[in-house]
Amino acid sequence: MKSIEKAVSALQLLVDSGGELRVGDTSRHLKVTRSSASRLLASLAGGGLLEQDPATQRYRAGILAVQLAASFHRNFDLVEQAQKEMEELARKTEHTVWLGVLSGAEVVVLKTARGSQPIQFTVEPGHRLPAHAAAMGKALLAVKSDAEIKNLFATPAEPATKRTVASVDDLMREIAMSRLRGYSVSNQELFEGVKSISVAFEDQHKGMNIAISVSYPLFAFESASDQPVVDALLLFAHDFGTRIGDKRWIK
Amino acid sequence: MKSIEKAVSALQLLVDSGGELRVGDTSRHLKVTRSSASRLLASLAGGGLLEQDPATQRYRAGILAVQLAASFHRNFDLVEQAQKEMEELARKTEHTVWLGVLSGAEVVVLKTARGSQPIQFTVEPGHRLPAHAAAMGKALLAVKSDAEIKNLFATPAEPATKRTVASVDDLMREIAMSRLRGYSVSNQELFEGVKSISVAFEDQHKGMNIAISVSYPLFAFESASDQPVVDALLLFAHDFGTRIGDKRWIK
DNA sequence: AGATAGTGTTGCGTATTATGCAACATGTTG
DNA sequence: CAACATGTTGCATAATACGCAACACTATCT
Repeated sequence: MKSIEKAVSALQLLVDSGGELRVGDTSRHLKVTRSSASRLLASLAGGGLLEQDPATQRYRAGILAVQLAASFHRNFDLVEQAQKEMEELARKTEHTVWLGVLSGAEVVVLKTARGSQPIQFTVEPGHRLPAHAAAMGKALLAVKSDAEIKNLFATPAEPATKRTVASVDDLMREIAMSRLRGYSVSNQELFEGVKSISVAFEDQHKGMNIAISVSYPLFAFESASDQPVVDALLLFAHDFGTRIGDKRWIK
Repeated sequence: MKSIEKAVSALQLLVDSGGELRVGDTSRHLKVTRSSASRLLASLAGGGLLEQDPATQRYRAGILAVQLAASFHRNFDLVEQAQKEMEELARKTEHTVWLGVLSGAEVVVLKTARGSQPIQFTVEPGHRLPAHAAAMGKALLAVKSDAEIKNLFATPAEPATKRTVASVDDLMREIAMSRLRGYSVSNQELFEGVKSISVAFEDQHKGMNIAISVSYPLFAFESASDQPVVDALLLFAHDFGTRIGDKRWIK
């Protein structure tokens, strides 16, 4: 179904380009003529999935997209259920807590809960981060088989900082370590000065995985250890995992 | 672009059927064979716009839908700006305040702010309501021309309660009255015992309209008047309308 | 167990349709 | 005002989406 794959690819491009799409860019990205891109976007807009700004002629997401996302959250109750406990965890650790899922080789943010620290790492729902550099990404990858991971990173991703894992082998070692520990770590691999730890959960009923991550600026612990944050996250994982019936967390 | 229109139609069906889609239902709705429907949905899922439940084989909204919706809200800054003031209005009136847009002959809920009353009207983002029966619908329709409205309701919609406007002429009269008042009213036209009032705002730059509505159970005012709520809404409209540069509210 | 019916997913030939090419319309820039 | 960039249509052709089967699988009967 080629034309639909192109349409979805255009939607992906819309997300990548920050929410606005021009016919010309779309045509270049899809390698079709402007006429085809124009008709493609017009069709998507006709059904309300996109809408065209009358002033700039650019295309944006439409109301149908909002409704689709609403039905996603309605079904995906893990996300809703996690909400309250995330806020509790953010209060306890004083740092930013966020929830996401894996989409290809990237992590997509679905929910956030802000801590009380004056300076904190911020992410917003809808943001995407490279999985190999984020603690959450490693936690979610650790659920998958080695073969699947190697397949995902067949084309090497570019490092975000100096500390980002450079090779697939390094990534595999990191993930193996995450499996042993039960949680994964990203020490300034995505942003300088920011450390994150994360745990993943499995919804065997729906066959989906989510992860929770706590992120904090390193200088918050220059003198002390961050062990209290790790402990709080592990307690959270035990409670939440038990409640949703995730075997790996029931002890 | 027939096949894309079909795809969008399938997505619309997904929203209408509460978030889950089966191949068979899709094929009936689109009047194609199951094979075509199967390939269609598989293509949408391939790009992440949908995803297939491995247990039931049914299709649900995917992560890309969430990202699209996030970009929608990011662009549509009116929605973001209204958020805080809606909460203030909900606190002041003690009733449910919600924000929505017009989509065809329906109203789509985008944001809600709950009041403090123990019993209150509840709507959730993503929900859709018939425009002709909701105060918000009338407020949004009042911005349009009579010709557009008549065109939208060429095929008469079915009434939700005994008090719902029965004919297009009645609706036009109601809308004319809304234009005079500056706000619109739905007195048990959508739900028995629930009254709503609403005001619309125009974003001339983006060419989109939003509306804010306050909804409350009638018995909350069985002895007294609901004038305080109307006044609070009008004050809100003046403040917010002035701030976003809506000519109709600058006095 | 076996039979029956319902479901979702492939292979294949044909008919539908999506595409590129052009021309046109409409801003935008120098 | 020319020159350019961008988005939208008409038309002939090449691409592909479609229906028809057949198959795999599950659930529900007798």
